[in-house]
Amino acid sequence: MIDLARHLTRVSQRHVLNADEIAAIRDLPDEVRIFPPRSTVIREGEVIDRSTLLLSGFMCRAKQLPNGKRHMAELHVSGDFIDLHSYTLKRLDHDIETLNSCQLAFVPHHRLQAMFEAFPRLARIYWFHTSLDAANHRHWVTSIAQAQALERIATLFCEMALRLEIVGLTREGSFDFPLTQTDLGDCLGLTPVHVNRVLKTLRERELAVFRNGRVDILDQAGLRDLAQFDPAYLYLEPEPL
Amino acid sequence: MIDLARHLTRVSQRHVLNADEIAAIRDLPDEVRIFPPRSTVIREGEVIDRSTLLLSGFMCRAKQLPNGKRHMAELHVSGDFIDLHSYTLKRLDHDIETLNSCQLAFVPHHRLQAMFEAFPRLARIYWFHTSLDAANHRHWVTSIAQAQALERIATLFCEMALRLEIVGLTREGSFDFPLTQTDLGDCLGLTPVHVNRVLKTLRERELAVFRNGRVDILDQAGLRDLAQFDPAYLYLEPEPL
DNA sequence: CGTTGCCTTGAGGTGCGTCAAGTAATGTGG
DNA sequence: CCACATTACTTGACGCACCTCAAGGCAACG
Repeated sequence: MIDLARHLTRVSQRHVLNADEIAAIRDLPDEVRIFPPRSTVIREGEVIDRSTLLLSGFMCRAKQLPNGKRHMAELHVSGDFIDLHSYTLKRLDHDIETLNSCQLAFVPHHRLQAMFEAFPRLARIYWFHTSLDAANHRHWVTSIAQAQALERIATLFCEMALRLEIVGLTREGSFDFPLTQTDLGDCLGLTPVHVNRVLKTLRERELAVFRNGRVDILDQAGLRDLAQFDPAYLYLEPEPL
Repeated sequence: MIDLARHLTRVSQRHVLNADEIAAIRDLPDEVRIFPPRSTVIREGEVIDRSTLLLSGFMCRAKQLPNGKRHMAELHVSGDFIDLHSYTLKRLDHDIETLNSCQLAFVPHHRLQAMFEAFPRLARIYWFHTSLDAANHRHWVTSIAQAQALERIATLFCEMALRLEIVGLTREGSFDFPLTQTDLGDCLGLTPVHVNRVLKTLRERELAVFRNGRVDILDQAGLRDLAQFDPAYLYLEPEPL
């Protein structure tokens, strides 16, 4: 039995699902595979006919730039449908990579289509989830354009803590976060050197510690205050109406 | 008769529509209104039950920041469905504002839902269009994180020229672009002062001139080269398969 | 004809990048 | 068990892209 518990928890955060819908979702995957750390699961541009559900591990959407630089447009945690947008886009504008060892479930697009026709409400629900991506991107483009490094890193820690808490992957403000300082820089548009200095500041202010692929939030209120963190862009509240 | 020609042109760029689908789309709007320049059509956070089609004019999605700064996450041109994502998100994480005088058509969400049930393919097609938003955001978060000001402004001019050409709003590399230099800065994460200097450079290099709410591209090849412009993120090709 | 909005330019400051060197932890093979 | 890579982290010195502050120009407008 494929363990979709985290995915279902995540979806249920906003939309209450009935038994038939849950059964339909459980039937989606046709294959489960483990990928090693730092592997590229999907390459930019290739036309694909299935989407990928992240059962466990951390992944990212990475853009490779012509000048050799690299940018991570989004991070993904257990339970995320990491490339549902390939259902409509057919090809991706970015790579999909693992950060640590990841368990992935693959869902053929034709099964999605069949499910959406049988359960039109699920189509709206999954459409919502791709809209969430866009909302997340909007948040980050704004943050990177307008906020400075300290605030950005603090914001990222706040966001990840919240997202991981939903799927039960935090403990007392601490969570695994298998990134290097270079990765953090690639997420936030900073050099590893500067990331290092900012992390030192966060440590000295006793707000958060990032070490050995793990984040310990020491002062959540202080960190949120520094980040001016408002989780509205994550749309965690139940659907209105 | 409401003029959806530009919208239909835009949709047809990727998906060929049949007569029934076109008729269904034409039936969507229940109201058309003109909004003056610099007006806020939708405010962040309000729960809404209709979406907005931009018939003519320029609009933007603007985020107001707690510190008084402002960021435009996306620009919209004639023919764009500017807040289709409110169909799934119910509230927006940003304001929707006009830049110049705009003609808008409003589409109640219940009509969208009825159309999507009658024409499931149209659901996928419009889902695609919200996925496009996300792809656009990914492009810009990467650009702002990794590229410098000159390159970013050049990229924006390239993107707008392409998007406006599709709906017939360019003439020989020139197009209306009713933004101030401050607006450009709000799009790209730059101060008006620096935008001004970069525009001067573009002028001096005889690549592009931005003046009086109008862009004249003098050397498209040179501008694209400077911007390292690759339009893949706009998904302008016809749908694969 | 003063006000207002936008553009322009200069002078000086700063957040972050670049370059460079060194440390620590882990792994590899002889 | 020890040389030697390799990878990630750390810190210092210095430079640059962009910001801030400030002043002035110009056109539109009541």
